Order: sequence, then C-alpha cells, then structure tokens
Amino acid sequence: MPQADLDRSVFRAIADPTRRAILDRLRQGPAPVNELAAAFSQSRPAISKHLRVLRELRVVSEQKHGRERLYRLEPAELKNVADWILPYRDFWQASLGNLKSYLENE
Amino acid sequence: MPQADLDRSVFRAIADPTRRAILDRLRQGPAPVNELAAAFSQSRPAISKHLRVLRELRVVSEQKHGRERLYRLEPAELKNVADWILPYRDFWQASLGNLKSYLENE
DNA sequence: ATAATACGTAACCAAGTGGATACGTATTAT
DNA sequence: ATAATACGTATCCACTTGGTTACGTATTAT
Repeated sequence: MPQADLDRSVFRAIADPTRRAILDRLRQGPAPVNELAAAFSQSRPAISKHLRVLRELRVVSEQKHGRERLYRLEPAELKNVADWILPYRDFWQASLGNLKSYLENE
Repeated sequence: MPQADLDRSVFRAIADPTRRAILDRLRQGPAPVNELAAAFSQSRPAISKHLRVLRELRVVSEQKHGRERLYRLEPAELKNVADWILPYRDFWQASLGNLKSYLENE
C-alpha cells in the first residue's frame, strides 16, 4: 500500500518549526508577508507556502489590504491541540509529584 | 539548498495521527508492541518504527519484560506542547468572548 | 533440541515536504 | 504610461516519511 490518507489536522500545521515561529509572531498582531519573510532567512515563496498551509488548516486568515496581504492568527483550531494535550497534564503532574515526594523523603 | 536541519522536537512526535493514537492508548497504562499493533491495521514493523520515533523523542520509554517490550508513556516532553500552546489560550478565549457578546447583543 | 513467539532492523519504494528560482499579476509610486 | 512593490504560483529538486516484506535474534513453550 502506498500511503495512508494524509493528516490535515492542526497538528500538521504546528509540526514545522518555521510555522510555529510564524504563529508566535502573529500573536503580537497581524503582519504582511514581507515582514514575516524578513524574519526567517528563507525565501519569500517559502514563507508563502508555509502561510498557505496555515491558511488551509485555518490557523491563520488572510486579508487583502492594498497590495499587501495581512495575515492574522485564528486561534480556534489551536484549541484542538490544547484539548488533546489536556488529559496528559495529569501524567506529568503525577511525575513531578512523585519527584517532589522522592526529594522530600531523602 | 537541500533542506534545513530537521525538527527533532516533540511536535514531530505528535504530528502523525497513528503516533497520537498510540499515546492515547498508553494513557491507560503500558502495553506491549503486539497489542498496540493489533489496534491499528498496520503491520507490526510500521508500529515499531512509530515507537522508535516516540522513543527517540522521549515521549515513551521501553522496558524489556521477558520477550515482550512494554512501552510506557513519558509525559515530560509533552509538557513542552502544553507550554507552547498556553499563550494562545488568551486568543481563543477572547474570540469566544467576542462571539458570546455578539450573540447577546442580537 | 526444536518450534513458536515477540520483537527490532534492513532494504526498498511511492508519495509528501520544504526549500529554491523563475515567472505572472494586481496595486501603488513616479 | 512606466516602474517598482508585494505578493501568489509553477516547476524543479533533494531529502524525509510512512508504509511494506524479508530477515535476524532473544526468549519461552514443547
């Protein structure tokens, strides 16, 4: 069999470090493509492709503004990540708790 | 240029849906490989490869137990995901707040 | 001792990914 | 009108990924 059907979830969007950095930047407010590209020592088309992925997975939105395109953070899909990670919280809290009591009993 | 240096973060570990499912399963307790493989309509070696990725990124640990290898969830690295997503929480809460007041004012 | 079980790994392959350069188009500046 | 700017897209390429089958090895069962 060639390959299973692709993962089109938000997890793919945040799998790439450049895309995560773009999202981090957009937390400070919308930005045009050139400003984003300037920060990442990659060609502008490369950033455009990353933005396309983020757009298609609905993590950002695009708004034409003159000849610029302002990209804006769309946090709704990211909530899925938080929701997925949530039940694991108990586990690392338990681990830290064990470590704490271990240290306290030495 | 061929490719940038690879992302070896936990985000890569959770990028694949099969690997996320494995982690979800391991939340209920450690499991041997065969049990994991039985659940995913993939060959056992495929699951072994996924487990290797999870192992190398320290999201699971392996423990030999007779001829079985028990895989166990190691939540510490997953905390990085929760930490990364945390500042975005404000954004989707703001969005939901806006939606709420929008609906209330109609 | 021999067979069966539970794995990991090697080799291979199709498809996906992330990058670059080249080019086209809409908008603004001159 | 012409040039410059700010993009998106097409094409190409090396590398990665995720799957398979074939095989080797340690452990347990007979």
